[in-house]
Amino acid sequence: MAFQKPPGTQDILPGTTEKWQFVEEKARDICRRFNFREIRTPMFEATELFQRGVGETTDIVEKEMYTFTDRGNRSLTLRPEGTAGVMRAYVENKLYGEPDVSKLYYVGPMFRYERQQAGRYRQFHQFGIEALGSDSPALDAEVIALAYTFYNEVGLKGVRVEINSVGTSAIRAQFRDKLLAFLLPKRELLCKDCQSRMERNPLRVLDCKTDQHHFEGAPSILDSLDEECRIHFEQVQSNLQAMNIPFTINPKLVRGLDYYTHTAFEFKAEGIGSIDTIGGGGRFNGLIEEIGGPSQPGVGLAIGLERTVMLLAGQEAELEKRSRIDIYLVALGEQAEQRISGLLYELRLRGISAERDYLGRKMKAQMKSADRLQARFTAILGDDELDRGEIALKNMANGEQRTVALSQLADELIQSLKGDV
RNA sequence: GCGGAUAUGACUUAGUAGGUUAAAGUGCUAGACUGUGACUCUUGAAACACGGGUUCGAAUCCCGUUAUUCGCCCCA
Repeated sequence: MAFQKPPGTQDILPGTTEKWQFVEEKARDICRRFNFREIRTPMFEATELFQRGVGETTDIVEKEMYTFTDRGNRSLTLRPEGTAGVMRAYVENKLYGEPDVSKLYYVGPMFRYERQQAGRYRQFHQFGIEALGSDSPALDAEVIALAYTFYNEVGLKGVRVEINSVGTSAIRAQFRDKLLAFLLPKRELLCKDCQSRMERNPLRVLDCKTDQHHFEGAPSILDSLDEECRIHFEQVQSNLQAMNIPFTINPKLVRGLDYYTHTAFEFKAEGIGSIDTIGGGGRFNGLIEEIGGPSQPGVGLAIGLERTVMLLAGQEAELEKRSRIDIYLVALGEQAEQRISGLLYELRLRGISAERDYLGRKMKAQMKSADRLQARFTAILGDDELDRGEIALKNMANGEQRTVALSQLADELIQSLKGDV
């Protein structure tokens, strides 16, 4: 009986890893330009950190965590999201003591025990950023701009930006009461899901897909904002406009984690089954205090990398370039094979991607291999060439072949690679 | 947690009242071309997810398991 990977996990194989590398390199490059610096935190943390940070009543904490007890009897949990761990590190390492705003990013796997479907896995990867220590709306906008740039440069088409303000927790509580007052008389009319949502998270009811007409005249959170919240939200918008980032306001946008305040936003795109959110985030001004740190504001977001990779298109040329090799060395006979080892190493030291045959195959099979690897050149070494101290260098694209001195192979190849695009 | 669908060589599929040796394309192997990949022709290897049941006979029908997939909930 062969082993199988656990449900909801995946093997990312050569051919697909190139896409991942492309996406991750883009993420890092954009973070460099925006001056976000990488932070790496543990893959698991104390369970309580997520209970406090993500929120006791969220689905994530209630039914989706991979929680286990270690040999020291500690309750630990595989991180279901990245923010809580980063906040913990920020507090534990006293990064708030530094003079500047902490602008951090991370890339890595997250774990949630959910049923798999298109674009949803139990182990999935997020690219996330957090800007801590300032409540400037310019930073909210910058975080949105960074994600927008990322999607753009990675080549995704039709990504929509939706923003909302969810106010402070006091305003949300007030709004919840107002909303419930509106909903309760209609309770029997609402779908089953909405009825249960009314108890769990009334703000989500407005997002219902089946019975939208019941919600005409429903109160909007935007009308419940106080002066401070409204100004913040307006400034986020004007900052986005200053950067020419297109966005729409969606007053029904609510996010699944408890910690958001003020700005909440999502990035949406079509093409992954019934899922349309490919990234999201918001401001979380109470979170750091909640997990035992100083009162410091923050804003951040997380981008689903599986979903990004799934939507990648139009990057074939770039990706193909990554998987090609420069040269394949064909050796005929034992003597030639030994000579090839030295040559191969020399080429590799000089920055050339080079490969050879390890299965003792005939020339024809070696040539096929070179073709499969999309080698730009092959070099053929047989008895004749060996005797003369030469090697045949062949351009695989046009079939041209010439003989060069063994000692000159690397130089000749580097010259040829320059001319050959 | 709930519901639907699916499972045939490495890959994509055919297999339609249960009935010989399970078919094809791609890929792989070897050859035509004894030192040259791609195109063409030929050769060979390679599969009914697993376990039960019905039947003279099961890839095909039934049940279970596992996995995959899609949707709900929720989320990236």
